[in-house]
Amino acid sequence: MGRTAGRDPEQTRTALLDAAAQVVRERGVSATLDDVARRAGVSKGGLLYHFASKQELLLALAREWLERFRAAVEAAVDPADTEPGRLMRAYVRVSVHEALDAAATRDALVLVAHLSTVAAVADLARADALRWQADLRADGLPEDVLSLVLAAADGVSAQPVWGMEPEPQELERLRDRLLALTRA
Amino acid sequence: MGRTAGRDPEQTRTALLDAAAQVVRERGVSATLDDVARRAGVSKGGLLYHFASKQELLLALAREWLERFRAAVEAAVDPADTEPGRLMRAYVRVSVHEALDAAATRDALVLVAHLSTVAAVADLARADALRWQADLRADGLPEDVLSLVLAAADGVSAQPVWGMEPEPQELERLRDRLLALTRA
DNA sequence: GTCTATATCGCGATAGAC
DNA sequence: GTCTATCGCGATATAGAC
Repeated sequence: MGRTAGRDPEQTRTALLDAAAQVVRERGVSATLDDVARRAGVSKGGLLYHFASKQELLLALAREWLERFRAAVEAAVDPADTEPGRLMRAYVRVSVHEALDAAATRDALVLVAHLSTVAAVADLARADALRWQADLRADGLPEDVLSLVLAAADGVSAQPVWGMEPEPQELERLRDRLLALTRA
Repeated sequence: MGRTAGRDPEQTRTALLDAAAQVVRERGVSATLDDVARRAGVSKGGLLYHFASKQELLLALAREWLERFRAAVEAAVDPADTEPGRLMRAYVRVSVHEALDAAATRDALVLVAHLSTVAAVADLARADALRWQADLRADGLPEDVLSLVLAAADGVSAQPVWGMEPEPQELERLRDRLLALTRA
């Protein structure tokens, strides 16, 4: 395979984004490019080859997580489920699943909250939120069920941001209750 | 009044905290001491007389807002209401009220989210969240109602963090529905 | 494609005048 | 109690070798 000794560019980019996710979660967006680069096993100069500026790095990171969440929800839609609210149910399942998972994904929203500090990222997040609102509205649920269930799902994702971490069992009960509400 | 020409120290402190709240909401915690000072009509040196470091300023700011929210909820408890869930109902009312208010208070949580970027503030917020959990648990609601209503109330407060801003009418309907749930 | 310099700048914090 | 001046650090970003 030619003479490329190290990682290919794709791998490096991914490694940098993963490292950035970790570091930003720990230290916020004031985390240093040097920290990110080192954790990815790359030099600062190397990082700046792949992402021309810090803002570009943070934007790419935000995009990645927003897309990841959307993909997870789309994958969680039950193909056998043809009732109104099928997208909302997938949204609930993913939100609670992520809130449950003690590993990296649980902190997705902590990351987005940190990233939203950056104006350009906040714009991106707002556009994404609008798209969710439109998609969920097209999902066929009555308005008041939609806003209740959506608020609760978002609340579950958001609570860890300010340090509140509900018990797993509690979360599972809440999820089931939310799913039931979409079918009432 | 002696010879003190300008504001008294209390006023200056308050002006600085107000300025800091604005600036941090706009620019995140990477906002500059100089910005904060200028907006309060004080020099950077003046600021640092009142708050020995940037961290102290941010901590004071976080404390102020957490206390303000708690005081608002306590004030919103209906004295005539002696049923279980009276604290939760006040919490819901204040959360939705703040989400409705287009003025400064609406952004309280955006501010806290930004501030939570700072480790010392995150600790403070976590302690506060634990206290809320304890207080609300003592409020007499069934566990599953509590977690549903709390998640929804928190979701309403949190949604603006990532740019989602529901319609006022929608919020009022949601509030009424949440209040009803605590009485079912 | 990645690394090692290095330029440059802006910030937090201090010292001391007023 | 507040201001001015300044120090010193650490950060982003660039230039150019390898």
